[in-house]
Amino acid sequence: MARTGTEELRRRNRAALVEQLHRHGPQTRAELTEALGLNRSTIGALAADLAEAGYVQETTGRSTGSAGRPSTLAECVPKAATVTAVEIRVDRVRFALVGLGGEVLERAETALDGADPVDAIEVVTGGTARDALEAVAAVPGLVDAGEVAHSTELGWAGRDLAGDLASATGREWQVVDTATAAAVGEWSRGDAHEATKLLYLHGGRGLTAGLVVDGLAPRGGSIQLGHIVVQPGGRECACGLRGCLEAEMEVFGYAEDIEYATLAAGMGDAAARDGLRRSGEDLGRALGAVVTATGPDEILFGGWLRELYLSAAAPVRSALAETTLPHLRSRLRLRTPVLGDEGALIGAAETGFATVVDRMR
Amino acid sequence: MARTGTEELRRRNRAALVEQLHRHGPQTRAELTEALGLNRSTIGALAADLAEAGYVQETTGRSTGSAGRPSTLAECVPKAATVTAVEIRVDRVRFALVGLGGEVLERAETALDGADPVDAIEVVTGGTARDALEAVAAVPGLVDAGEVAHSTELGWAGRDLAGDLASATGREWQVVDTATAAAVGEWSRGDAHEATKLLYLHGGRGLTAGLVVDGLAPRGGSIQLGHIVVQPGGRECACGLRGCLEAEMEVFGYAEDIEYATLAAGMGDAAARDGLRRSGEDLGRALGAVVTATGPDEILFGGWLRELYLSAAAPVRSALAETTLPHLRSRLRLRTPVLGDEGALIGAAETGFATVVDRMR
DNA sequence: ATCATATGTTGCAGTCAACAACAAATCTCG
DNA sequence: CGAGATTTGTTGTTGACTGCAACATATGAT
Repeated sequence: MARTGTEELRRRNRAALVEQLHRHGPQTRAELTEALGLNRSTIGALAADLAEAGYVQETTGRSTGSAGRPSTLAECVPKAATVTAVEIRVDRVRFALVGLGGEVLERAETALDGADPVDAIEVVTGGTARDALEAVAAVPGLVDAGEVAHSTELGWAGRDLAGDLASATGREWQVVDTATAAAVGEWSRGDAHEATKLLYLHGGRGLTAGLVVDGLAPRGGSIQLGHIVVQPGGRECACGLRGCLEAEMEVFGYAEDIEYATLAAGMGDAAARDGLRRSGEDLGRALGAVVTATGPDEILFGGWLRELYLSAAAPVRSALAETTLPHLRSRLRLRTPVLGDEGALIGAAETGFATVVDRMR
Repeated sequence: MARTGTEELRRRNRAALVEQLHRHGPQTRAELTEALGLNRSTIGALAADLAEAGYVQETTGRSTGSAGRPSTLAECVPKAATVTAVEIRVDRVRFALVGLGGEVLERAETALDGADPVDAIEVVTGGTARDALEAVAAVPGLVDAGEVAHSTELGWAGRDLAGDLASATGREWQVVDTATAAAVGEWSRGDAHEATKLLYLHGGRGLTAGLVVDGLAPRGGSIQLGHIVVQPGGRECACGLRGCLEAEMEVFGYAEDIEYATLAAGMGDAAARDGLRRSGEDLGRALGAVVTATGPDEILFGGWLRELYLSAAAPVRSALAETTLPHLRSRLRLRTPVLGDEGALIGAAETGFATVVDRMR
C-alpha cells in the first residue's frame, strides 16, 4: 500500500520541492533548505535534477542586500506543467490555462444561450486542454465521483459529466463543485490561508457551500446549502423537498435580482428592505446548522451571496447567533472573498495541480 | 517540514508495519510483504528489528495447510505499548488499559455520585496511566484543543480538561469527544470499516455526533447534534439558544427514560407512542441538516439513541427523507453500533494508538 | 520418494541523504 | 581600500536502506 522505497523517497522530495515553489513562489535554495528540512546538498541535487527536467529555472546572482554569497533563485517554469480549468455556469463557460506556479497563461469565456455546456468546451478551451496535464471542471452542485448528482442551477440530476467531457474532448476530466473549488482558490491564492476550516458559500442560481480543511477538500463532495430545510413543511422546492433554503429565499434567484433589491432598498423601498432582512435571516439559520455540523473558523460569502451579506450582515449574524453555540461563533470570521468571480476557476486549477504533484510522488 | 531522509524512511516503514499488525492482527511475513508493498528482505529486516525492540513477537512454524514453506507469523506484543483510555460520563468514569494489537489488559469503572470526574481518575486507573504511552479521555461535548468548550451532560463550558487531568495525574492527556471516539472505535474494531464517512450519534444526557472520514477524525471537534435548532424560536435550551434538538426532545433526558417510554409504548400507551414518534421526527430533522452538511454514508445510533432508533425508525427515516436530497439518502445506511457501550472507550484507545504510531514515524 | 510450491535468508548493488570541508561572492568595519 | 565575517553553493565521502537474485528450507502433491 505505502510502496515505500528509496526511489520513492527521491520522488517525494522532488514533488515536495515543486509543490513548495508552486505554492510560495520563487525562492532561494537556502529558503528551500529551510522549508523542506533537507540538507543544502540534497536541495542542490534536487534542484539541478528538476532544472534538467525543465520544471524549474534557476536564476543566479541575485543581490540579496545582506552579507554572504548571493543565492540562486529557483522558480517554476509555467509551461512545464499546465492545468486546464473550466467553470460551468448555467449561462456561460469560462476557461483558464494555468501554468505551474499559478500564472494564468490563457483565458476565455463563452455565453451559452441555452446550449449544453459540454458542447462549448472544445470551443472555449481551443484544444489546449489536450496538452494540459490535468483538466478540471467546476460545476455548481453536488458532485460525486465525476457525476453531478444534483444541480439546481443546471437542472441536472445524475449526469455523468466526467464521462461526457471525456467523450467530447478525448481526455480525462476531474469534476469538482464550484463552492469547494472556490474555497480551495481562496485558501491557496486568496486571503484565507490562515483559516484551518474554511467554508465558502456560493450563490448562483442555486446555493452550495464548500469546505476546505487545512487547504484540502475532504472527500465526499460539497454541501448543498440551498437544500438545508429552514422551514419544515414550507414551500415546495424543485428538488422535491419542502422548505429548502433555496425555496424560502424565493426573492432572489440570481445575481441581477440581488442588485435590484439592494438598489431598491437603498432608495427606501420598504418591501425590498424587508426581503433582504428575511433572506439574511433564512441564510443565517441554514448557516447555523452547517456551522454546528462542520465547525468552520472562517466563512466567505461568494457569488451573489456577497451582495446579500454586504447589505444584510446584521440579520445574517443575528440569525446565526440564534442557531449556533457561542463557542463555535466566537472563533468564526465572516468575510467576502478577495478573488471575486475568479475563485472557482483558480481553485479548480489548484485542484488539478494538487493531483499533478501527487502523481509526481 | 517534511524532514524526509533515509533514516526517516526506515522509521516510516517500521511504523507502517506496527500499524498493520495493530489493525489487522497477526499476519505472516508474506502477507505483510503484500500489504506494505516492500520486499521480503525488507520486511524480514524490519520484523527482526521490531522483534528485538520488543514490539513484535514471531511465532515460527505454523502449518498453513497449503504447499510451501510455512510462514513465520508476526504479532504484536500487547505490553510493548499500552494506551490508557478513559470515558467520562456524568455519573461514572470507565477505564481501560489497552495493549498494542487492541487487547484490553485492564478494565475498571467507578460511579461518581456527584464527584468531579477528574478526582476519580487516579482511583479508577490505579496508577497504570503513568506507564502508558498515551492517555486519552473521552467526554461527551464539544472539545477543542484539550478544552471542553461545551458539554450539556457534564454542565461544563470552557473547562481545560487536559490541564486538569495533567495536574491530577502528572502526565499529558489527550481529550476527544465521546461520539467521535465511538465512531473511531466502530470503524476500527467494529462493523463499520467499509464506511468512508461514518457518522456516530451519541445519546447521553446530551446529544453529540462524531464524524470519521476514512477512519480519521477531521480536526475541529465533534458535532453538537443536540444544538441543531429544529424549531426556530422554540423552547429555551440550557445553552441559551432556543429550539435546540435537546430542548425540543424534552421527553427523553437519559437512558432510563427511553426504556420506560419504549416499554409504555409497547404496552399501548398512546402518549408514550406519540412522544417516541415526535422525538424520532425531531431527530430525523436535525439529522437532515447534518447529513446535508457532511454527507455521510453510514449513520450509527449509539447510546440511548439506539433504543429510540429501534423503536422509532420509521419517523426518523421519514423526517430524514423530508430534509435531505435523494442522492445523499440513497447511499446512506442507518444502523446501530456493534460495540455497544464500549465503542467510545475502544475508540479513545485507538486514537491513542494512532498518535503512538504517528510518533514512531 | 521426488518434484513443485511457497517462504525465509543472505550477499550484493544501487541510490539517496547527511556531513564536512572547501570555494565563491557579498557585506562590513577599520 | 582591504581583511575578516557571513552566507550560500559545491564536492567528495560515508552510512543506511531497499531491491534483487540466488540460495536454503519446509511442506504438499503426485
